[in-house]
Amino acid sequence: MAPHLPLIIDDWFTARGWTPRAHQRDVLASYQAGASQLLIAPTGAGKTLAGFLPTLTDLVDGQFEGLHTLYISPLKALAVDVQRNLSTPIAEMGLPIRVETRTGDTSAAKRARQRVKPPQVLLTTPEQLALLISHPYAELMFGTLRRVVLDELHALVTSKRGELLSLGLARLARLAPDMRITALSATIAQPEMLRDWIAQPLPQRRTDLLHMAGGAPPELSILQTQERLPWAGHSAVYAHRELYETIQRHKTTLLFVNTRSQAEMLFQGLWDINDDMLPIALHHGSLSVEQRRKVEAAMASGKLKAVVCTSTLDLGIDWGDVDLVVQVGAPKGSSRMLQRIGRANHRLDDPSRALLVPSNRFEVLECEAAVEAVAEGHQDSEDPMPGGYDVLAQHVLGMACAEPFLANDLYAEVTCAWPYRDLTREKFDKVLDFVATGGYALRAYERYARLKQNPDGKWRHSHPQVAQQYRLNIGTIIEEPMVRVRLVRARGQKHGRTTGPIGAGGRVLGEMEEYFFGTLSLGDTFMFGGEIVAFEGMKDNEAFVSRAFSKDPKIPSYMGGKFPLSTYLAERVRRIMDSPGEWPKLPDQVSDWLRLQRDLSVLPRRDSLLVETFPRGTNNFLVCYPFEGRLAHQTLGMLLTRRLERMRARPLGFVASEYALAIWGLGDLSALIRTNRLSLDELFSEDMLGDDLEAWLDESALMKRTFRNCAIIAGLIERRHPGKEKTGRQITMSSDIIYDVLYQHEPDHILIEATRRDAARGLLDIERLGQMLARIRHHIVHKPLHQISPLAVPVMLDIGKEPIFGEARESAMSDAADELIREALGER
DNA sequence: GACCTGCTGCGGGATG
Repeated sequence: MAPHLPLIIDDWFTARGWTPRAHQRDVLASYQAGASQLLIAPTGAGKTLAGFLPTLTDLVDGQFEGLHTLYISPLKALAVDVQRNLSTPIAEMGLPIRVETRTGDTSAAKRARQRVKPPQVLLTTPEQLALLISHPYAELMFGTLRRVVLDELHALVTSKRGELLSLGLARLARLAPDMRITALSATIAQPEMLRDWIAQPLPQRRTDLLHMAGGAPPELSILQTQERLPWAGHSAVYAHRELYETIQRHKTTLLFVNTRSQAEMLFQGLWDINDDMLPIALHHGSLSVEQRRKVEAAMASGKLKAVVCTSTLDLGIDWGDVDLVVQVGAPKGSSRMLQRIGRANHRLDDPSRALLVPSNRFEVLECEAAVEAVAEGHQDSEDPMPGGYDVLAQHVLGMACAEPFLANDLYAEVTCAWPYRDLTREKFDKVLDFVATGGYALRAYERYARLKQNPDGKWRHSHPQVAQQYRLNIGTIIEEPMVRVRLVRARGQKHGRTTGPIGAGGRVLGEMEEYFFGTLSLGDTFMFGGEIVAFEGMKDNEAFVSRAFSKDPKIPSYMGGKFPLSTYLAERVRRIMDSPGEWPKLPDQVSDWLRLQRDLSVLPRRDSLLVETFPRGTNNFLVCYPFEGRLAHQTLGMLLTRRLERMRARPLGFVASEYALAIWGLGDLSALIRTNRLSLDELFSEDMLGDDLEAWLDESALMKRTFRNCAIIAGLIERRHPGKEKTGRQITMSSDIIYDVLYQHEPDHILIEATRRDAARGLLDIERLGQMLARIRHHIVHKPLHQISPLAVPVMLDIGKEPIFGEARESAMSDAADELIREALGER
């Protein structure tokens, strides 16, 4: 069915020599037929207009009073950008439509005005939606709502922010039964699942899945280096010169790296050889907002030749002129890679160009796998998960702030949210009880009693202050404790000792994890914001640094998240290794290495697990190659060492990499296995995920760390209190105490349950480990060796860099790579 | 001496 396009809009297109694009017409037609839509489209490409064409069409006659369209984006900056993009056509068509943004940056006065007299179009964030619906006026404000536009939805639904959003939408659907959703998403693995996510809360559930026809396929290549490829490490220093030359040859290059430290190192490395003084900039999440805005503005106006960045620039405002995207280090997954490639060249019919730069030999395989996956258009994005109880608790409290509710009604409402569609009444009641009283173990404390029941059975908040606290602490994003970093003048030096006070004030360079400064002594130098600075001291929530000219700075070790290697890429890497016919396309340095492995040991096969054992020095090593990512390997290492201890194999420690796991100890593992005193099938049996895992979790600090997040989200612990900001340390202390109480007296508390789930999912990768153990059951290939194998070299190099668990710490293990290689070749 | 890993996002409002 052809959509109806009002004359004034049609004329506007014509005046520009445009016609609405197919996907823009599709969205409008679907909306006019009474449906909701999920539009899958790459970034740019007139997506904003597609999302808002139905709104412009509805509002063209200026008759509509009140809020018509609510737009929700994961980024504040995107809301501002959309406002700018919308205001142009609206002004040019002379339409009487008010478009406003509302974020944490919006003044209190403007927010108050928006409540009384909302604009027809409000652009905002998921957190603001939660705030808006927690007010009694929500019913009035959203009663008129017709449309919700969800932008970059793929980026929200896999996190707790998405869970919070889903609950907000369930409430909106009740307040505005006529509302329909238009969601915009990048390409993802399971579009149907995302469509269901959207349709679930809507009374009118019909939701059309629309695809925008893709432009030219992207062109990917892997850097063919003339240099020697490192065996291990992630800094890609070898490629700096070649990268610099690549930047010179292109108009504008966007260089993605996986960590902030890598960004600092790469930026510094490029700057060191920047003889032509090319304008190259740096962009990552620790740098100050002003600094980042400056870089973004320079980029938008075409003043930069290159930007080195982390995933800060994965989403957001489009720049037209990027003609090359570089990924330095492992690409990790094809969907992530595709998203990044999409940041280059937004002219639809030109191919985006990307260059992958592996930082070590193993990563060559991963890059190769990514190139093939992208060529086939394969998606390996994460799927949305069942919702967490901590997020639900936050929402329940918010709803009590809006108006008193009956448990039955709210239960019916929240199960309309896709992540909570299978929530049992029993769990809901437990969450409600937790919000009302704190649960059995905390019932005695009045401060945890946040709800009261009216005589008519309705729940309401126990005190107006509860609502204030709730609104101050809204949201699901928890940060590590951070400190501000200020640049000051160096203190005076006298007789080699620093004297005098720290200079006051100073420019804010950015923020860093408080934790990092615990590892520094005064005078230590490190890289930050593209400069080498010296640590001058700390005061309150600020760290002071001065400019330094050290040759040998430390690299900040941030406490960031981890990108897991996708299962899909891992599978492809295994396949490449297992297919010598494909090796010729690999660089010689890599194929030679695999050939050596084949000759001196065996190659890991696709459907089995290779376990090598060999002696080295006074220790015996067991190295296996599951290719399941660092997290799963770390968990496996933890569990295997416990088992080996019980089997009296005397393990001392282990180290995990993205591809392999190495365990060492005093017992002669080869002999133990040969004489059947140690069974590998038993060692790797799946039941380790039962009692062993429980026992380990019980004594792990990891649970406490995870609990902290859940407790904050559930509102048990306040981040912010009217008038004062709590420090990270205070929060951690009180969260530890509560955890101990609950763990002892109420181990099935809803928050402990939430914590277990989060730990299993985010930090331990239990599911993936379980799948691997099932896959390799009775498919373990044991290869006893007399010395280290070529494939084991990279993971063995990691030993000594990481804190080692176990009784002893190897010092003899810090040998250089070449020595290990010579050993592997039997030259020693 | 080094070939030094671990991302991002948001956030009251009533009162004087």
